Amino acid sequence: MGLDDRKLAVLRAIVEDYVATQEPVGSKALVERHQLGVSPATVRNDMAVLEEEGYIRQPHTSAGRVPTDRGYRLFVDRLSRVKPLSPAERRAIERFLVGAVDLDDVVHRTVRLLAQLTRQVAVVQYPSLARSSVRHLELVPISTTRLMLVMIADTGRVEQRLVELPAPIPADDVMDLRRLVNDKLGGSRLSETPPLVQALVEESAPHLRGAMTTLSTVLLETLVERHEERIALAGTANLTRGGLLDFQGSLRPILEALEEEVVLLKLIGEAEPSTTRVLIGDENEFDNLRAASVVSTGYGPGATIVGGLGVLGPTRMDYPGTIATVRAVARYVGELLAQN
Amino acid sequence: MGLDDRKLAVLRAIVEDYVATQEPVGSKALVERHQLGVSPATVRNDMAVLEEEGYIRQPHTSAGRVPTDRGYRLFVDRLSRVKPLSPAERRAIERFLVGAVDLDDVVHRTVRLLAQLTRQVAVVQYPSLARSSVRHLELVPISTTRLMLVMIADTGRVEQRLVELPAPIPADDVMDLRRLVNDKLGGSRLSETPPLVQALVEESAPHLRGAMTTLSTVLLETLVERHEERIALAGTANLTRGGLLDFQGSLRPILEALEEEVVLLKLIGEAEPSTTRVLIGDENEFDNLRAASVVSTGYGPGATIVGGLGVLGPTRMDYPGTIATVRAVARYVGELLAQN
DNA sequence: GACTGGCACTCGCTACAGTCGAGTGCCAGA
DNA sequence: TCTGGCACTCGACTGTAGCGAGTGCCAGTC
Repeated sequence: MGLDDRKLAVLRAIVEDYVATQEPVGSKALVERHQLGVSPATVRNDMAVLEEEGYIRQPHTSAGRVPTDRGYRLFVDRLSRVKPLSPAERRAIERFLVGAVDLDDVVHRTVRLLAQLTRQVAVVQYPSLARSSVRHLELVPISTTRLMLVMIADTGRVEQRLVELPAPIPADDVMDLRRLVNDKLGGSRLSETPPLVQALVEESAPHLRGAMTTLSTVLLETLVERHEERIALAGTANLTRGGLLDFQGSLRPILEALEEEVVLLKLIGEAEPSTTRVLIGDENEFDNLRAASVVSTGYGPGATIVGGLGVLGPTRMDYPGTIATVRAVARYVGELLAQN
Repeated sequence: MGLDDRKLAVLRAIVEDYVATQEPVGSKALVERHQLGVSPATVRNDMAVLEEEGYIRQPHTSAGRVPTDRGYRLFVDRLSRVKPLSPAERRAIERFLVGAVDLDDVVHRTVRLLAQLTRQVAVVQYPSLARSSVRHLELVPISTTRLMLVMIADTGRVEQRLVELPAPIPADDVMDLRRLVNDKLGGSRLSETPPLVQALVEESAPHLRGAMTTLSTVLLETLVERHEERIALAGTANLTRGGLLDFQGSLRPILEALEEEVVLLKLIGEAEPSTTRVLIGDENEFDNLRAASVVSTGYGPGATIVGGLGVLGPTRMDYPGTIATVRAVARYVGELLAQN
């Protein structure tokens, strides 16, 4: 039952060769390319065991072996060491990220960088509002019954919503409202605002009550409760790399999944501190993505995490390299955010 | 040389059949499916002429005919009538667009709607800042040397930039700055602001001069000059419709083009009033898109145009239907914007 | 002069048979 | 426990043949 060291070495060799060549690998080629110190026949025996255990499989009887999802999993967990980045990559990251003026800018540069370095589809979640604090709330009168609510978060995110007031409101009252919401909510985490917003309505002066009520509704509904996550995507053209071999011939399901914000958030938005999450093939809960793997991690200034980022590619991907890149980029982005 | 009515009818029939079946159409099938009133042999003669003139071609000697880009062009220009929308489509549009709370919301709903109705890739440009007026400029202090500049345009767009000041600035001065920029720039079109911004610096009091200078730089550089266009995309999964027949087997170039904001802007951002632009195949200036067609138009409240929208699909597309849908959606969006 | 029916021809598609070779599983022997 | 040898499997490739959709051309008809 147990896999001895040599069997593991064989598995590692199979994964590495298959990732490199994209072709089923046979016993003879294996001993030629790796110093396993044994003959093809021995390797064949090991392969038979590995296949029985579900780590590799044969596409057809007279072909070489291909890793299964389970095989990749074992490889990632026990057989691979994270590749250090090349100096060139390191430089690319730095060059790409300095000069970003803006949160939008940072996110866009990051996602393109990730796509370029990993040659896969990159996904970056904007800093989550739920994990941000309110830095400032601004109310700009659009008309007598309309306000533009602009929220600036400490992560640099800026969100705006139109507020339709139940009745016209004088300019002085707008100023009062602005002062009130800033006094009460400024500095607090968005996830903790609901009771504060509630209190805000109850404590506000009668003539402000109506406006404050709708304002609070907008605040709660649109900013806090849901839908407030944003996501940037890049590198979809990389899906066509490797011809039609990856993704079992159809990009359809993948492209569909990438259009669903909810799916993407699930993939990269559930990061835990200092972990890199790797989802391989059918470990994925979305059927559309059973032919793909996702490498993701969280990022944020210092030790806190404000969002997730990652890449999606074929199960046949260079895990060590990808993991290293994703981590490095996340770290750089975190440093960048910390400077603000 | 001239094409008589029957030859045009033959071309129309070929286009319609090919769009519907995606298979080269032969003379016999043609007379069976359309009431042309002549025999296959006659149709063949007409086809020979059409081929000589470059409107159709044979994929291989013993196959039926397929329209060329030039053939589609003739079809669109002279042979097709814009299909009226079905009531169901009309309803879908209305249902989709009511309830949008936000410019972001409007744009996102629109792009998804377009993708869904046309079953193609949809592109929507946010209202162009160059065609917007300043409604309000807000300056929010982030630290003593940093301001967040928030600009709200009359089209509903909200843009923000971080302004790094050369020296710390007291709160009172921020208020002065805010008043100054709003007085000077409020209501003016963004394309006309540069001289105003210039004047602003020259006229400002000495103690504000430094801050105003950097502020004006940011204003000019990032908001007016360039890069300020935003774009939303949806329906890329539709590219896989029709198997690998469309786009000559490779989605690669298309996906690459769709990642380039500049390209997309060129495609849909140069709308002229009340025109629907159709670019067919190699009429497109981007090599990557020679296998695709683009249908686009401008939209805006009333008669003015503030942005463009459109769809991209295979040259083999239902032009009449697509044109009708694009126009209808643009009109609805315009009405929606006019309400604000 | 325009249209039509007929006919020979082209050529991609499919099916089928045969060959090749990479790769396997198994077994006897070291 | 490993190794060399051997028979076997089966996909990939090649060549051949038949089919049929579709064409171009031509002589005949209205």
